[in-house]
Amino acid sequence: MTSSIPVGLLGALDPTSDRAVFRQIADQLREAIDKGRFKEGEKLPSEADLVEHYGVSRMTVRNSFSILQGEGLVHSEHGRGVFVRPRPPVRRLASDRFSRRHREQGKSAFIVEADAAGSKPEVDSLEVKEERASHDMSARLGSVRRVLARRRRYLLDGRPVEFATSYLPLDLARNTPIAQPNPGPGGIYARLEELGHHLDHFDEEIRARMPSPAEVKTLRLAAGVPVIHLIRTAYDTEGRAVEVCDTVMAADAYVLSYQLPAT
Amino acid sequence: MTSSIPVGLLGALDPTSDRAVFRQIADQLREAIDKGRFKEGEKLPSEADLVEHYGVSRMTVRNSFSILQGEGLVHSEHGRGVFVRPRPPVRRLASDRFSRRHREQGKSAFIVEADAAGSKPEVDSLEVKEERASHDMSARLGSVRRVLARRRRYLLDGRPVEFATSYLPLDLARNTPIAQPNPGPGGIYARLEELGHHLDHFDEEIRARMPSPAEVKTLRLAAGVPVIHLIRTAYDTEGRAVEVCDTVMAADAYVLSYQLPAT
DNA sequence: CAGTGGTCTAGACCACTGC
DNA sequence: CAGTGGTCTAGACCACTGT
Repeated sequence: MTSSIPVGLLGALDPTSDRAVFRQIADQLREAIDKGRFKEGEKLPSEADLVEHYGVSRMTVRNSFSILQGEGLVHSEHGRGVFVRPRPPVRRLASDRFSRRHREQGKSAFIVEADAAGSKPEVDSLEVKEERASHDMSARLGSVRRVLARRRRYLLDGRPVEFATSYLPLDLARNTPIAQPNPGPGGIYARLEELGHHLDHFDEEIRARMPSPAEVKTLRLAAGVPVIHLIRTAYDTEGRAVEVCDTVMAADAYVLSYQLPAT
Repeated sequence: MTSSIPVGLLGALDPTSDRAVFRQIADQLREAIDKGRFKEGEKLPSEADLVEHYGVSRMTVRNSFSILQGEGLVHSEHGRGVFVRPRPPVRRLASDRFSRRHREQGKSAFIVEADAAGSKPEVDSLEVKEERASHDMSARLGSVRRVLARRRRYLLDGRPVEFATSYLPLDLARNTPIAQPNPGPGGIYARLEELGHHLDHFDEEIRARMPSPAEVKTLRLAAGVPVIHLIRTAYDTEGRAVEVCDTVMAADAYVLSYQLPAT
């Protein structure tokens, strides 16, 4: 059987090059993807095809794929093939997403926004429980010992995109609607204000890193997809930290956007 | 020769487990690192050690290392060994970093801040040239055809941490100090204001992803380190976009921080 | 020099997919 | 069933590091 790779899509190796063979193959595949010769979702030549085309061993080809996988360019499906990873639709988080006017609706911001974007939103694995505050959380909340933790996972069209935990000082949240699985319209920020904790501002800290194995599982992350780790602290008008929300997001599903005054 | 791996640091494989051998080895190494049994910067057992300890082939061990490398937990040095990747000091970018008071100093914000943090700052590969605007840049700057591009790379203690390009409409920047390699105290934002473009606000868009091969080279990134891609647009009081700054940062070197009003 | 990781081969058997 | 990727072996030779 002759090679099933169309001529011109992939070139030949340069035996005089210092560059390792598997890197050269990865380079050629990457270039072909970048130039659109293999499109999103399209299947790449099989390992056997490439073994034949380049005259190398299978491990060499697999090494090339593993580079591209680490770059987040392709993903493999057992028994099916290796595919160009499609760019999923991204969720844009604007810096006014917690403004009061957004809280005046019955549904949560996540649901409203996803509906508007034509995606099917879901929230699952809701857990609300009292815990000992971690060292870091205690520092952020002002030497609090015990906290109410609200954990939930967000999905769009069946795909998990975000996992978030809110921590609130226990003395503030216990025996309030905040301790209910569903805190009601406007979410916990609306409830906090009703309880007299008028929100003044939020601090957000943003990091990016590769996910832990647990995060890979929870967010069903493909290889080569980092996470955005966002830690938001909400302060009331008296300067007290009333909530810390720790959020891990699939980086390929988000664009964060902020507006800064130029004063 | 008996194994050089201290007993207790690493366990045995579970032959009844469905989990692939190389994943089990990676799990054990990861756990040992997480628990501090191997500390930052410390050398892991050599491939040969692990081959002997687990009774597997070398490729199996290398597969384990490659998992940990993808997670950003370890890095290898040819001829020396595989090491636990140290967490480098991070640069904190606050959302008030462009406030006018920060512009009143003679040095750039980067230099001032790094000095304060006790790091040695450098700026290199400065390039200033006129270019055709990319499609995206043209849209951001309001249908501009040609731009002035200012490219530079930032280093801390010899390590590249950030690569940034500023784009300005050519009609605005040509024949001004902004087109000089060194635009003077306060940087180009101070010059823009002197030219009558009073800054009103900035928009920042944040993404995280794995780096391209070019970015790996420019930022000398280790395996398993994502980049933060920040696109900032500066608007003057007339609502005109006067600059777009496209920045790629080594994610392990940064924490971004924003303050949002709760209005 | 010995010890380390980097690259590569040529197989083997397995598990999953889709016809 | 054939075709695909997933795992694993047992070698080989090379390039780099440090003594």
